[in-house]
Amino acid sequence: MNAVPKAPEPQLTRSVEDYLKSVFHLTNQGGFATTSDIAAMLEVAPPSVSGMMKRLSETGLIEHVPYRGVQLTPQGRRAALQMIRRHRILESYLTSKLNYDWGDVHDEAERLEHAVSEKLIERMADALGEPRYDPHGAPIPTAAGEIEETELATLADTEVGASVILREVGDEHPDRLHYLAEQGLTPGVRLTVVDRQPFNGPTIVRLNEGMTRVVGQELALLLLCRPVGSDGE
Amino acid sequence: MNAVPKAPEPQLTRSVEDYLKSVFHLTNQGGFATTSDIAAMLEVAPPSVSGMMKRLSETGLIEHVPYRGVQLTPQGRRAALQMIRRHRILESYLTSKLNYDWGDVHDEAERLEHAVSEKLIERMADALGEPRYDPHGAPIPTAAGEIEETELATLADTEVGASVILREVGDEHPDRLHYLAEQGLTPGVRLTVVDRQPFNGPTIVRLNEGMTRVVGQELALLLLCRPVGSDGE
DNA sequence: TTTGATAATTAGGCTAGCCTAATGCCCTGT
DNA sequence: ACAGGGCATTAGGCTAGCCTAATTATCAAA
Repeated sequence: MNAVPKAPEPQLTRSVEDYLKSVFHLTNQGGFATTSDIAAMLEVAPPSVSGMMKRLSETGLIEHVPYRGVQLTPQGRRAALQMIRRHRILESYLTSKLNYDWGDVHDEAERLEHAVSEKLIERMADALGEPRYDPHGAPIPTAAGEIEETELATLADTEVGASVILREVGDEHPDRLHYLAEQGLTPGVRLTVVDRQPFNGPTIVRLNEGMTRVVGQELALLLLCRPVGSDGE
Repeated sequence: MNAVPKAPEPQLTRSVEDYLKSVFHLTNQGGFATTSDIAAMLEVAPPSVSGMMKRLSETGLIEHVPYRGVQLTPQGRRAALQMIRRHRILESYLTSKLNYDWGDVHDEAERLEHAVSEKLIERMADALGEPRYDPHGAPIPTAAGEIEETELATLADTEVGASVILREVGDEHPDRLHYLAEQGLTPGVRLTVVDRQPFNGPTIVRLNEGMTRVVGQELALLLLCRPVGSDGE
């Protein structure tokens, strides 16, 4: 008689949401997320991960291959992308509307993403004009659960002489982000690689405006770039 | 050598925050909050309350008189007022800036209040111009932890013939709030009590604009009013 | 003053998540 | 082919919060 009211969608705990996000990020390049990588990312002990993986595969959110690792099921992926959308919309909203610094949004979003309703996220997205990238340049999944996948190279992998656009900063540590902003290294900026020191030494780049920056290996690995001319948005 | 770094202020759990808020609301008229009132308000079983009261008095947030009830210590009161400030600022922000209906803000704020930082609340308060009342007319505690205490009478207690200003709606149920808004019964409106039916019957009021409303006892108890002329803000 | 209703507490158990210690699996290097 | 190292898992324990059932305190009414 009655239409079946969709799937119940079981209402996840904060902890489960965090595990799913971790698995998503760790499997983004394909393959399995390992117990110890998840443990490191969430700062818990490995047995906690084993235990949670067991529960999550029982509820069908992940596929667990013992001693190999885990992958998200379609359902788990949907949940993870929803959390990532929440996180990135929140970051965008905080920077645009409440004057947050891009280094400070991550922690706030990390707590809020577990508490906001779908409705609130969509209101925020709407108020922002449905942004496609967060303040760090990361793509925001759509409400339907699609996410743009682009191949980006790190600045550390960019060859000397190449010109690139800095598209995304793959880091969330306030200190590093503050430093990068001071240096003018924010998404959208155009960079030309002038030189690189040997033995994983720093990369020397020239910005748009002609200024020069010396970027150490550690930071250069966080700066994700696209060659100039391979079309931007 | 080093200055003592203030009190550690122990970082409360969600649950503790909820208990403190309940105790605050239940002791607002003075006196003790009883175990069963707290249990009813939080929808938990009484023994859960007894257990929590024990923990809270050990951490110095409440004063527990066995078989009598509890009261907040100054520290507990501070924490409770902080939560209430968060809640009411959130409600205000959601209605003003994100187009939320006043009936829908409560549930959203109830979840967010446990996740927001002090900083975010102050940014929101600032963006709103430091509002003094939330969308239901309830006073917002200051960041310093002061709250306005005003004597308000319910509409049900207002005598026939009196003119009053509706100051606050003491309810958070979406349905009732939606209904009241439809009827034009929102904070700030001026009402004249035209008549009241006997035996706790409805109160008949005339609004500003001359329209008449019949308000049942249950709702009339939620409408908190101040006599006209006893100065408003 | 005793009694009984009502409310509060204690006793005892459960789950989710975390931990450490002990054990088990897998794979690489000899 | 197998020995070890390293990672994963199991075993067992802890805490916060919740529950129900059993017990105890309080207070008002007979």
